[in-house]
Amino acid sequence: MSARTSRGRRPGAPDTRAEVLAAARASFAEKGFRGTTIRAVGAAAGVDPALVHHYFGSKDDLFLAALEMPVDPREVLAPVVAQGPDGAGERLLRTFLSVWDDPDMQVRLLAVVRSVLTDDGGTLLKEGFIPVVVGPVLAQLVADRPDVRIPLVTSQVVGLIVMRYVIAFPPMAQMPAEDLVARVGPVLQHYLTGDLP
Amino acid sequence: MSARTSRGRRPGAPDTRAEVLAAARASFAEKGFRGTTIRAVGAAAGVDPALVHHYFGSKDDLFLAALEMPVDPREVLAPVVAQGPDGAGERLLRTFLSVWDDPDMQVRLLAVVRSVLTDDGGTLLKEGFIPVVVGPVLAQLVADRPDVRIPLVTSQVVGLIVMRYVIAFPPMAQMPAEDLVARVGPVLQHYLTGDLP
DNA sequence: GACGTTTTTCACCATGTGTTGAATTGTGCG
DNA sequence: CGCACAATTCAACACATGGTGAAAAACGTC
Repeated sequence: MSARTSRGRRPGAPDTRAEVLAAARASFAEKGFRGTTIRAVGAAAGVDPALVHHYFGSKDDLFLAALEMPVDPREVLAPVVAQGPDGAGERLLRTFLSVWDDPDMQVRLLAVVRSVLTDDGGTLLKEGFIPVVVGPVLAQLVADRPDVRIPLVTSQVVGLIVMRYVIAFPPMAQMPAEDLVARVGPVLQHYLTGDLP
Repeated sequence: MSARTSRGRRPGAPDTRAEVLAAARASFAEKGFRGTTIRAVGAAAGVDPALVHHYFGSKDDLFLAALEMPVDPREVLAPVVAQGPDGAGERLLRTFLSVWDDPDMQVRLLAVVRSVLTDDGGTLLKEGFIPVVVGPVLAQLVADRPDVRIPLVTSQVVGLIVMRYVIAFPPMAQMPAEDLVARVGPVLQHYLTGDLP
């Protein structure tokens, strides 16, 4: 591209704010919170770092802005729960993948996952998100012993996320969603309602 | 403890080098590579940061030293492979957990996992470790279609690692290893040799 | 066309980082 | 003892980072 060096406002009506936000989302998704620098975000958007601060305040504020419009899992999973435990494994996985495979959602979710895995937001996950949000939803689908079945379901789903989206291991990342549903869904069903020692 | 401020060598024969290394391992395991600072390692060992550089060279060298004596998965998994595919799921998981549940191994493995998840060593995993090391081993246990079965096995195992060791989600972290073997082993067996669509 | 407002860059500051080189103190050996 | 060597700290450099305040350029409105 060209070197842009004039000082004040640019001609035309470019939505620079949106470009900065997009660059921030991409960087947070790829490098996590600590790995993202305001300077890099500015550079990616072709903009002075100070402009990033001008639009969004601190780096924390930028992170929050990048995460805007997160999914409410309880809302998304409501229909899955409503149809009862039969075939819940497949339905659960299908709606799950439909959210994660949406590119717009994916950058946001990846940003939070990467940062949580990286920056010791682990506490946030294990004391907040999983028991408060995921737990109650899954509890409605589980046959018994939720303290055994929920961790098992969660572990398989988390493994899927990491392999398919965080690492993007090609065979897993390119597997069609319906194939995954057919192959992993029964396992989730087994964890939810099958015979467990 | 007390503020240590004298300049030169300490009296006695303290194995400061080992203390520094232990502190480095702990920090790498908890915070990953980027999250670990040489100054923090020095402080944790009660030592000037320059001493860290004196013993181990650069930060990269320190990281390598902290990872010393890693497990060679091919070696550890050799007996599992040798006994053939029958019951391989359980055996695989059992040896796997025996390595990870060893505290000494755990810090080293956690260090590499955290850094890989964090610092875009993702490439290392998806283009090096998994296809070169894990792949060939699992390939010997798999019934057919390795490009389908290996990612599935890997995803369940990775999910276990993340939940049990990285996040340390309590119900998963405290589940006895043999319970896990009994509950997840059959799923791995299914991924290895069962009927898959 | 004049003027206030918004957008954008520039020039800094304070802080934290990895790293280096010299200086100081103890240990062990002749 | 004297002397080489190892262990340890201090002071500093060069750089990157998050953040701030002022100045310049375009826009919108009267």
